[in-house]
Amino acid sequence: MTHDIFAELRAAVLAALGRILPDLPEAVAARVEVTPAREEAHGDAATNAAMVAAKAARRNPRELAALLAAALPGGMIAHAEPAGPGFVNLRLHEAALRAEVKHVLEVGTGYGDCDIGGGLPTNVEYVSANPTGPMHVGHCRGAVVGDALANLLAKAGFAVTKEYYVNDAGAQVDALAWAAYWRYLEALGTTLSEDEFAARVPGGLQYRGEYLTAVGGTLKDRFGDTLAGPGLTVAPAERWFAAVRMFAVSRMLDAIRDDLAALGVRFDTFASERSLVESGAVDATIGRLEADGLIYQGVLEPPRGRTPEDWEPRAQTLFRATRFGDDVDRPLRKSDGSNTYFANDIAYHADKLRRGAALMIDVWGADHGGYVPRMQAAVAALGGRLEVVLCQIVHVLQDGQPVRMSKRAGTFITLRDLLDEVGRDAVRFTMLTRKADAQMEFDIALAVAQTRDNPAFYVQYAHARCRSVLRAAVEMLGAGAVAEGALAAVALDTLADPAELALMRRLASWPRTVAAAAVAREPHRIAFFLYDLAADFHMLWNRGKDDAALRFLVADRPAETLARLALVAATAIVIRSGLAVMGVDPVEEMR
RNA sequence: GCGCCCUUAGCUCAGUUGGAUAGAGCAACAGCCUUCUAAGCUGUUGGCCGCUGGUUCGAGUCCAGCAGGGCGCGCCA
Repeated sequence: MTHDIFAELRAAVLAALGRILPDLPEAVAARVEVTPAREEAHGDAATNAAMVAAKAARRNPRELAALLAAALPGGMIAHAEPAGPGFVNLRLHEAALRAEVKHVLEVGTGYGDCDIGGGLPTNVEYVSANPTGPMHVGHCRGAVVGDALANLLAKAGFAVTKEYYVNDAGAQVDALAWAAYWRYLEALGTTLSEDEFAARVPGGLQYRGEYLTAVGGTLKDRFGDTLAGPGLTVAPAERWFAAVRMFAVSRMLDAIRDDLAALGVRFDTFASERSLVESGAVDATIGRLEADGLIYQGVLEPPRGRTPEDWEPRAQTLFRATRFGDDVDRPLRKSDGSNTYFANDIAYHADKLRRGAALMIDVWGADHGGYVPRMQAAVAALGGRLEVVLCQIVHVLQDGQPVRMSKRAGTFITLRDLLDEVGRDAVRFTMLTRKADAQMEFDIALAVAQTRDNPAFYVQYAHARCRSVLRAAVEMLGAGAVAEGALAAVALDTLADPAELALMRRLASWPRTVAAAAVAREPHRIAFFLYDLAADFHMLWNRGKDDAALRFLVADRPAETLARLALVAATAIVIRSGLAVMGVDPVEEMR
């Protein structure tokens, strides 16, 4: 169900324009917009129609604007006037804004839903951290952005699946197996030193963090010393490797699932890289590309301008990514014959496509930016559609000082640390107060501050104030009168104060905000909208400090009180609706 | 060296996809409030939108070049 007064106004403008210019080209009509007025003096909304159509009409934009302004009033539009270089400013009947309040109360948090997605099956993949340890703050932004984006798209009518790609094949989880095996020998009381052990690990011992000691202990409990070699040394890999790897990966996945739950992220599906590989899907996908003539044996040029020290020309299995817009063709097999990560990733995206994803959106860290063109090329070759949202690095600050994050020094912050410190809702909100592709500073002190410059607090506080008023109203008028259904029926004619009208205008722009944010794949816009909405509400609240007659609850004026309660209830609904997109729980009161 | 992203008030950031006189918060300054609608309110100051050119009725927004910051750059995921 779509309801957006700006869309309705646009339809009215197009109709009026069509009466003036009957043969208006479609392409011109498509550029006509109706946007909220930036300034009070400009009315409630403005359209660029006259400027856009001027050329096709061979008329001066101002002249056309005057004709349009004369033709427009009617319906919601009380008044229209030409302005500036050819805008037409629209003033709505106040009743139209009040009707919007009533509508919010009738449909609840479904207000703002729309159908621009048209039910398109859409797979949003995010987090996808390697299952080699607990989540750290580096994963957090992608998790929040991906989750909010998925919620946003669902609200906008896309049929969304939230997916996590488990990289449980490849070198990283092999390294995890070795690290877990070390903790296992340690639990058994091996006499090997860590360095002696590390010397026997292909590629060196990684993942030395404490978090694997428990895994080592559990392996000992489960297997005794049967996985160890004589004298508690390293046994041949075929005796232990696969079992330890599988166990460690599953433990790490459990930890990640716990972290995700603590962050309030729940996936619909977890896709396993290993099971794709083992099912033969990777070879099948490569075979399919090969049949399409997109695979060949070839030698790549060295990267332009910077030849690595050990560069030597080598024949490789290459995918013709250049046919689909990439700069160079990309390798699918390593020199030892195994597949590259890219090859597996192609098969993974083919699998998503096979499962029905008409649109795939991957949320990645910015350090994978260079990988985007080849993945899009591969998906294009498979006949699919892939978009990638990149998230820039987050720098965590404590009181303005950077918190150093170094795995080696053991001072890296886990996601859990951050959640314990700041709280889930504040973390999620704060992560959405920047555009995803802009670098972000996350100030822990600010995120927990109870002041206006903390948007998370400011918005929650607005909601709590709404609820507080409604609780007080129940005392005064009884629960029946204050129910949303009852408030939807009250007369709203007394809502006419400039601050009340401003708040109503803001509420009415929620649907178009949702639609625009969804189209742009920019969930942070929801956070900014809520901040502005909260500001409008707090302003209205503060009016009551100066003038008791402007308070929400005025005992001897029941009609005005009920109308204001309707506005307050509608405000709370829209805040809740926005917070739901962000995955933040609204609070009933501040403590 | 090449590619991608970024550069907006002293600071942190928006900017409705090319529209009107570029906006918030913080900080600064000036007032107000001493309250229970707690965790302030109102106002003022502050701008070469990194720089230079281009596209057009119109550019913070699009294009080219330059400068600075970040990320990446054949068998790591």
